Amino acid sequence: MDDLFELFGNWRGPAIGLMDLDAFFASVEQLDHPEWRGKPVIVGGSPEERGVVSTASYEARPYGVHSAMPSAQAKRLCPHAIWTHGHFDRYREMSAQVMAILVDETPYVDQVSIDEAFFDITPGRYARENPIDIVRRIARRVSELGITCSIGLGTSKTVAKIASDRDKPRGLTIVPPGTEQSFLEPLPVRAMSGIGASAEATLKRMGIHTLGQLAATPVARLSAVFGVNAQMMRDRAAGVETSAVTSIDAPDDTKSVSNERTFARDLTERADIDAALALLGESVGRRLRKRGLAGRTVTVKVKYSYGSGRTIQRKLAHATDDENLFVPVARELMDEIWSEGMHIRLLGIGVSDFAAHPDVQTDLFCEVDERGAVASSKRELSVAVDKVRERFGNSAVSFGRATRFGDDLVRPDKYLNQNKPTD
DNA sequence: TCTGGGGTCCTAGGACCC
DNA sequence: TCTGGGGTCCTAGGACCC
Repeated sequence: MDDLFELFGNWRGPAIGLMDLDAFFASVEQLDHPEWRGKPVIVGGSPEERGVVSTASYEARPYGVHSAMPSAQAKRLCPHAIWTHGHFDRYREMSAQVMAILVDETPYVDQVSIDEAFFDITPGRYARENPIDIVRRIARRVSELGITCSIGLGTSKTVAKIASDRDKPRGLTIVPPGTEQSFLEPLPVRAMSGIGASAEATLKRMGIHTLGQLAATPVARLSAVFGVNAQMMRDRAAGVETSAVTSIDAPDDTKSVSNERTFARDLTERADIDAALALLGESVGRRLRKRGLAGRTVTVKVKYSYGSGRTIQRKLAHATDDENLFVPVARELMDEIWSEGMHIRLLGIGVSDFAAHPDVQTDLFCEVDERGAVASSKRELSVAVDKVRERFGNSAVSFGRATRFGDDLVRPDKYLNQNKPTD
């Protein structure tokens, strides 16, 4: 690693990292239960209740146990494992501590899940320090919390993400600038996020097996597989993507809140179904209110015992966060997809299509000199920032939250992030 | 003793309006 | 009398992620 430092002490181009916490849920359990350390621990649903494995500790993995595996199967493979349903508030708390470390190193942190985040440590964008020094320090600071992480570092999100997977746990994989292509070329297409089983099968039929082949395929051919994202997917495979890491301080851009449950025994009685809808709805309502969200669309999801499923949704006249209003709608929707004699394995209820109070809206705001742009989502904001930069050059860009009262935009007193000019 | 529980995004068809 | 097409909204379904 010291050789790397010598060689790449002068990092060229973007420096994007992806930090992934190792066996996160299981590691937190082992931290909180010292007697579980060194033993196979499985966080997930119980084998008797159609559960699946959420996370298996590294001690359980040699038995073949892994995430998303049916718990019954995991139980067969590793009968002596310690099981727990998990403590999600605790995981969220630990996650927040980890994210705070990242934000302390750079404001450009894009949390993608409870245990993963991209961060941009391009020299000069925020700090000027060598990126390799920074990722080493991040790994050390995370380990001081009692859990560990793996980090990938490269010049794009795609490269960083794949690199982070190379060496786990406690890995640090660096793909130096200029070596992206040789790193990506031989990898199977499935290695890139966004390509799942379905796209993989289609690509295989087209004779495309590796990222190198994907990068060499005309966009027009790829459109059949990726639709509007064909160009972007090709760029990612070629290691030339330009997708930026935005700030962790972007407002909550949650699009939906839902709750679903698979029942240990199928529901067959309408009264049980209505009771389940009420319970699921109550939790959705509580979470909506906690986050200050109100939605206009109610969705009901079912899976029948014979495997197939349906979703049905309805738009309301007004946004609501009150289960007393949206659960009755869910019951009406149930009437359309359930009739006497049907066995229901899974039931879900969701609220989406959020609307703010019409007169008070919190928006993202970005500004270059005196000229600003407003956006209602992170995605929109990054487009807006790019447009502003295109017009005015890469001068001082700041962004944060602004609140709109009717037509008046009230800008924040203090911007959350400052990107000072680097030239 | 097969397959959870959160989410995001895209597509496609029909209704409706101009 | 016959025949548009574009745009937007709504809905259902599916791929994909961790």
